[in-house]
Amino acid sequence: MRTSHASIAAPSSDPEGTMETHSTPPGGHSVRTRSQHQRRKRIVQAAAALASRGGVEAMQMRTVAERAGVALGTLYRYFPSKMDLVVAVVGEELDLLESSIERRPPSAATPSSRAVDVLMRATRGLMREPELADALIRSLIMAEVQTPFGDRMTGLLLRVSADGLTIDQATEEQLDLAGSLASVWVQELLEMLRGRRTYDQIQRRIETASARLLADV
Amino acid sequence: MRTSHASIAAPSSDPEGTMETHSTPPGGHSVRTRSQHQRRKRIVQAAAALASRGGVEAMQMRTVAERAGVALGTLYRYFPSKMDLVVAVVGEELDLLESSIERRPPSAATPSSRAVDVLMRATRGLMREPELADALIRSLIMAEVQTPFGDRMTGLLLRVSADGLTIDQATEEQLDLAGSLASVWVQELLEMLRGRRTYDQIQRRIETASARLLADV
DNA sequence: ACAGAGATTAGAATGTGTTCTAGTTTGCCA
DNA sequence: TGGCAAACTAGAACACATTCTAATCTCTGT
Repeated sequence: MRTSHASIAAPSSDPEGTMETHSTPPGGHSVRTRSQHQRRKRIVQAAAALASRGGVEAMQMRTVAERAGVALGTLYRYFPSKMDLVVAVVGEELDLLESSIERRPPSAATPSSRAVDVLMRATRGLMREPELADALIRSLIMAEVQTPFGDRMTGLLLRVSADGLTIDQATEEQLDLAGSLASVWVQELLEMLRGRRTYDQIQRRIETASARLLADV
Repeated sequence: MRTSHASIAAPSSDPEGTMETHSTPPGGHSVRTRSQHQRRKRIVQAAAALASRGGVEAMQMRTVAERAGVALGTLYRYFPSKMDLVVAVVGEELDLLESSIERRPPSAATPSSRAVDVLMRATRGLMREPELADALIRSLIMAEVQTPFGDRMTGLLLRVSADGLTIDQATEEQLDLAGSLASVWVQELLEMLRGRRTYDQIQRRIETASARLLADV
């Protein structure tokens, strides 16, 4: 069977977290009991484990439910769609990157090279689990939700390149430039996962783009 | 039903058209009889028509087959997966853009603004059929194949900004820069389709990026 | 301790991409 | 003209995301 039956669709949006429905949605930003938290965590872990072996395809909802020890219905109560689950997995990855950056902030001299540092660090992190990375990035690009890889990475880039600048403080132009660099990175990563770029090529390209885009940020 | 059942998977690769299987694959680069050509065209048209109303979701393989007046099996003989069909539809769109550019080449003075011209022209073209655009771009980003929106657009940008330069003649750096600009554009387009950017924002962002990236190409 | 609300479960059902089967039609060539 | 290979067709079959159902469990307030 050469085929991929896997489906990637948009996650159930509700862009602004409005619309708190009748019942208590365990995934929502409402209070979560310890056991709910545990359950949610188990699910995400099971999902990540499956995805890192075999990508999204291996991460079948039935299988995830099974591995996490919950019923399919429960899985769907926590994550209304497969995309939502993928997004959650990505969140974890990004948390990892951010804490890595806190522990060991990029120390290069220019804004541009600090940005390169962050992006290449993220790249290496993702390369460790290529299947997972592939699944996550593809899925996220598709997602209707706030795309962590776009927005959070833009924020990170601003922070390291303009020394602590936050998204709210940045000028339009700074946002544009950091955002553009993030776009380039995402696309390059995708190309790498497709086998159409080597790590070195990515690095060169990121460096070139960063040097131009963040020259004077 | 708020859900999207639609599947977007990778198109059946065979990246270099190698592996000419036993039978004559109508999709391949082999000779095509007139009737096969007609049939293929009818299929792509039917697919595009469906996608422009309702996106990929509306473009169901059964429906496409029906509208094109072929059996489901035949559809799958021409396009081994839904992705392949989507890619074919995109090809048509890009042909359109390229011929538009031939008819009326961008006349701005600087390489950077000629590039902006091309990108914004493409943007407007895609905006005319947002559903179709959404379907196409999302799908293409996922595709394992040579991504038309990346590579062909990069080629186009080089051509207009460095006056007739082709991909083969370009230096690595030129390729990097034009490629990065194409990446930015693709991502911006996606954001627009998600409703997170206006046309004006895109234009500003493209202009900013282009000015930096293509300043001296 | 008990009632009621919400959470959970097992499993059936549905929808759509993809594959498979068996038979029919078409085009070509000896 | 007869026959064969490839193309085509209708439709069944299969896989997996998602939804639905009915029953059971768990907690919380009284």
